[in-house]
Amino acid sequence: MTEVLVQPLRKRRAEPPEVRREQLITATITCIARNGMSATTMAEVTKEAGLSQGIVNLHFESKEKLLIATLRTIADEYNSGQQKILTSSVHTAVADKIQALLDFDFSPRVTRKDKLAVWFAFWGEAKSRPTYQHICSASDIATDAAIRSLFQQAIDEGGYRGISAELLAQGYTALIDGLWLDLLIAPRRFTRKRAKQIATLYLANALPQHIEPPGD
Amino acid sequence: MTEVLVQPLRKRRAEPPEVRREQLITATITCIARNGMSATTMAEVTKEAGLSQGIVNLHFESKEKLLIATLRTIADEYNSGQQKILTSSVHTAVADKIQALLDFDFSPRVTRKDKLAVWFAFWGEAKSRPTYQHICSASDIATDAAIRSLFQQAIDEGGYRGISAELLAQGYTALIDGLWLDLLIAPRRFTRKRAKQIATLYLANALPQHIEPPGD
DNA sequence: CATCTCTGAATGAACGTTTATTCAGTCGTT
DNA sequence: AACGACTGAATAAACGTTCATTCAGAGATG
Repeated sequence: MTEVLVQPLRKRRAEPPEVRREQLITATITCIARNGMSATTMAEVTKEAGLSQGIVNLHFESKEKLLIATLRTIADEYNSGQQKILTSSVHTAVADKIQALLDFDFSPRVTRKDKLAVWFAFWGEAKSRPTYQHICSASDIATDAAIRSLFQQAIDEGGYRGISAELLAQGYTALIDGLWLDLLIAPRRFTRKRAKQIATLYLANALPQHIEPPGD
Repeated sequence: MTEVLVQPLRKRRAEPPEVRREQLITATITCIARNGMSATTMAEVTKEAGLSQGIVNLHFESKEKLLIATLRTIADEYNSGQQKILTSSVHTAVADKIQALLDFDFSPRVTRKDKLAVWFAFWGEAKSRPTYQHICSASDIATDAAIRSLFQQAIDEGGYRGISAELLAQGYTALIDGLWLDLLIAPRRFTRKRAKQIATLYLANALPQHIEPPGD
């Protein structure tokens, strides 16, 4: 019988390591978002994943390595999404790319509460954990460099005076981080739409020919 | 003899509770900055303070309450420093107050690495700890409200069109938070001077008659 | 001034709980 | 039957908290 049965499984079943790793990373994100970093235990994560206690050590060797893999996953996900926009040939016009960048940075996918919570949980620990710091910092560098070159194109096109693409890009990145923080801390006062308006205003002030000031 | 002897003490000595609390909060800040929140233990904190294990429970009842007191101390310190500037009658001109605000937000006192590390450590945990969230959020609300009214004055004075004081203030607050994050995560690439230039540029674009664009 | 008594701040060993990690055994798959 | 992914009870280390004990200093006494 060569037929392959794909059935709803109630019992444990061997899966490729890649699937298990992804499963555990997803569970880790959920736990960090729900309980915070310092209350995220192996027991919680494995229970969330519906697997047994020992499985993290089987697939990741240690808790520390699971956390690093989780951070790397989130960082890669964001960076690749951003790179996709910046290197895309669909949005050929510079203004379109900038708009697409704004849309991306405030898309539901990126601003999901659990993802934001994980970002800030790691940032909070980064000072004392060189590995976290390297991953976060590397992510920021990549982001900065790509955005800087895009803004430089806009500055050249628009003939804007007295504006440095580097300052503008670093400011944009910082503003995004700060707005994400507000979305996480004060979701009542602060909406995605409002955050996007603020970021749009920032760019409209600097690059008036490329970005229009936000409406209501 | 009414003379009070202040001598270098090698042995334990009773101190007013207030002094002990301050001592323990200072030690907590040091530990969080050095080891991160999830590696900050009672043993570490009391050792850093040069006191015995049980003393935190004597003065704060629990670890949780020590952490909350620490967060509250940092938040109050920032808010009172800011309020002092905004309500001061020394800088009567609006432009001067805005400049003083910028100076304050990037003063060595406020941007000290250990203080920033503590801010972000708590922000990282805030999502899952309502008490932290309330303190952080209350701090942000106070900040926002005060800055908004200052910016409104500037907008009225300058007759700036199409700019909302609320958006500008929320943007400023978010930008500051984001710049602090960069100062913490990437101190190599990012200096206080650079961060201040970026914030100055943000305000100069919005309130050109009040704030001049940054030089080099 | 010297001495005794009392107070409570401070100590640190001990306790029970929680934690990450291990590994002998289980069971689905081939 | 053999393999190996997976399990979960067991383990030792680490943690926050407790509390009997200690001792510096204040006030009382002579």
